[in-house]
Amino acid sequence: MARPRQILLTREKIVEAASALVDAEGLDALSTRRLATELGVQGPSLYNYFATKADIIDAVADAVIEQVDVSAFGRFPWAEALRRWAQSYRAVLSEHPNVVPVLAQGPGRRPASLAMAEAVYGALVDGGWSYAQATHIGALMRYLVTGSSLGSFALGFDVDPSLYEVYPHLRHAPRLAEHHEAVDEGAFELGLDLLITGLTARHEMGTR
Amino acid sequence: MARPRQILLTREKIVEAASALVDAEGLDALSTRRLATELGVQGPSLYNYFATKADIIDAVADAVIEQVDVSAFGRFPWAEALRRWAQSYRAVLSEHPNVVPVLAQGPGRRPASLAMAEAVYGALVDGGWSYAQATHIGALMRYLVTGSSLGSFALGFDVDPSLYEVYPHLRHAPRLAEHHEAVDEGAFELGLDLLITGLTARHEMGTR
DNA sequence: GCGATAAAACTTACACCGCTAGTTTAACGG
DNA sequence: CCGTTAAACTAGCGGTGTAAGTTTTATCGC
Repeated sequence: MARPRQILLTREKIVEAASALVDAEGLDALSTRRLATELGVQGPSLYNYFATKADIIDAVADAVIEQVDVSAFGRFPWAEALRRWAQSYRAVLSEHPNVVPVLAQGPGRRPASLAMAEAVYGALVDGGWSYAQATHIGALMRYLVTGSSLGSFALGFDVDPSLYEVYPHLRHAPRLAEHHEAVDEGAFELGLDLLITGLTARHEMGTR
Repeated sequence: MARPRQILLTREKIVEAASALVDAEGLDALSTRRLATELGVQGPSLYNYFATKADIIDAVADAVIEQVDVSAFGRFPWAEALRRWAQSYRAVLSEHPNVVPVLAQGPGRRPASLAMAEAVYGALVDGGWSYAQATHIGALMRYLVTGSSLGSFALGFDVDPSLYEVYPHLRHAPRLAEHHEAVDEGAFELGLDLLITGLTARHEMGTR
């Protein structure tokens, strides 16, 4: 086969298949050959649509960010909007935990990331924060959301029971996988509450 | 050569060389062959000391955590100790940004991580927090420290200037690399302040 | 309608990867 | 002194990302 009558690939199809593969089997399962097979194609054909594998992963990550709901920034005061945005942000990331490591690292140069940043900074500046402060607040939210979505706590805290003798407090650490997810969620809720409460207080005090 | 008169490798030497390599050239530069070359040895020889490459990386990560100063937990009230610990934690991670992705993901099953967790949970519980709350607070601190140490903001926010027309607020985002580091540091300081202030208030209110 | 051009798949191949297996040789314990 | 253990080796497997060149089809200007 060469130059089939019906085109087999599009960027969209590739991103879709890559997302499904990463969601189902993790980032490590995403190889160009494997992805191509999934699409009924040979490995190098992907390079007609993406320059590198990293570009494919970037596109997958951007597709995730696209799902985050930023509409609250138009409809609510900055604090409430921030809360709703963060909650949507985390909800989306939690549905694609295998993509979170990518989002936690690369700076978002892609369209969806830029659009999200624009919405956040815009709303905060409109709300009376300086650009510098808006940047800090946005970064903080990213730490909180990505950190609690990495699922690193959920990856298990299975410890050799003999260690409880030398580390007595760890005996009380949550052990079941379900509990670990609850830890990440609880920490996120606590952090979100503390941050927004604190920011609101500072905002009112005019210590800005 | 086979079974040299003088032993060439130890676990310590391997971890040391691996750390140096990762610090200098990043995680991707760490291959078993490359690391072995650096040690004047052939690739597979490493497997006499570590079962897998992942184990080597784990050891590198643990060596980083080992440097975090947890001594404040014995010497200060929980809030002040938490602040000092977080600052040391971040200072150490910032010196080894290429290792942070590893620390952000895997749960710390290794000795130094366990010891650190034990110190944190112990101090918080002694300070009057429940185990559940201590877990949340510890997780929160981890999000803050790892997030702000990833250097993802510092990786550059170089944006096509034409995009400033469609994303006007981004024009004001910091652009120089030095500024990006300052963003991460500023966000960390702000977050730490907000979290500890908020936690102290809750602690005093007895809403625990 | 036809020839040139561009495009979308292909095959082949390179350099590198983590890791296994089996081999050599030096050091150590009885 | 001899057998065992251990620390290096070499060879090689199956996999990776991707570059290069090939084939075939569709598209467009004349």
